[in-house]
Amino acid sequence: MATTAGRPSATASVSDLGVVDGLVQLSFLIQSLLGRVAAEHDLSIVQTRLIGVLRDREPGMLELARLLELEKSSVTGLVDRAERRGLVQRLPVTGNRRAVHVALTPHGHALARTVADEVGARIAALTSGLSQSQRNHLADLATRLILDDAAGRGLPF
Amino acid sequence: MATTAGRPSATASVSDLGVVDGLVQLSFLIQSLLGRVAAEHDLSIVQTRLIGVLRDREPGMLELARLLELEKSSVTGLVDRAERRGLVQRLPVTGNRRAVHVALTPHGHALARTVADEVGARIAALTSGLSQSQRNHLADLATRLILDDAAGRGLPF
DNA sequence: TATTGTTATACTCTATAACTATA
DNA sequence: TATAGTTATAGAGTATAACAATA
Repeated sequence: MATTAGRPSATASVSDLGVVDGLVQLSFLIQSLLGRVAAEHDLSIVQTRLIGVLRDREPGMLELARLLELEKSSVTGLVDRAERRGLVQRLPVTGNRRAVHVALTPHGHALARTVADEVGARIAALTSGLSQSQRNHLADLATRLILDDAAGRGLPF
Repeated sequence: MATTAGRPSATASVSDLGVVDGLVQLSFLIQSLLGRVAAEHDLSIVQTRLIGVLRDREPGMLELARLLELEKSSVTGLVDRAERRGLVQRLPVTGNRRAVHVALTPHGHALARTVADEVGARIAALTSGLSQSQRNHLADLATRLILDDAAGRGLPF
């Protein structure tokens, strides 16, 4: 499809996307998939992301804001609603009475695992037309971009 | 990185993402990039998407709802706010007095082009570490998934 | 004084249900 | 009756600014 000649013609269609449109449209496709899976469990994408990042962390509110790229006041509301639904809990931090740690409840953990499994199945279906080597190559290219982006923004890894 | 052996170890990090996590994280990365570019022009991602789809269409409200995967009442508010900002206009449809067509204003067109250009530049920078052949391969794989998804959901192309 | 987190406020975004007007 | 679109309402999500409590 894309060739080294590369110049898109005036009649270029989705059958010949450049890397820019390809990545943008692919990101909307994946987000739409995430949104549909989340909605089946009455979750928004943001709530899903919240329980996703909490699967292997118990961050404070500021750290959570950094992880989700949100203002700390936005995180207050986000955690409030998740806590009301019994998905997460605020834990006191021994030795620092103004800090809290946010952690998944057992229900939150179970839901996070279920959603992750379903997303995995949907993406497996989406990529079922690719060969194993194409899937590996795609994973490698995605990982490469993620690492390059993190490096470019001075993030640790 | 990813190998045909493939089984992720307990210590798997971002340096060895599978295709599932790779695509999910990449989609958040691209959406974050879109959000930052949009924010520089006081646009949300949804408003950006709205003016994006209107670049080569003048759909009715229902068609627009279908394109954006939103309820028609959501589109009413979306178009209201964009119209208030002078980005789009509702045009009467000759011969059907209950229908409208939504079209970009000249300002909307200019802004859509600017944002698209900036997004293109950012993604070019993001992919600058790849070879031209890797970029082409990535574009091909993305296009393939987009087409497979459209086919799998019975969409036309 | 600096840090951690919440509150107050005002938007945008979204869906459901009911509605208007036209076909 | 069916279709195109809006309105009413309610809630999630977000940011800015001001605040409280603790360090």
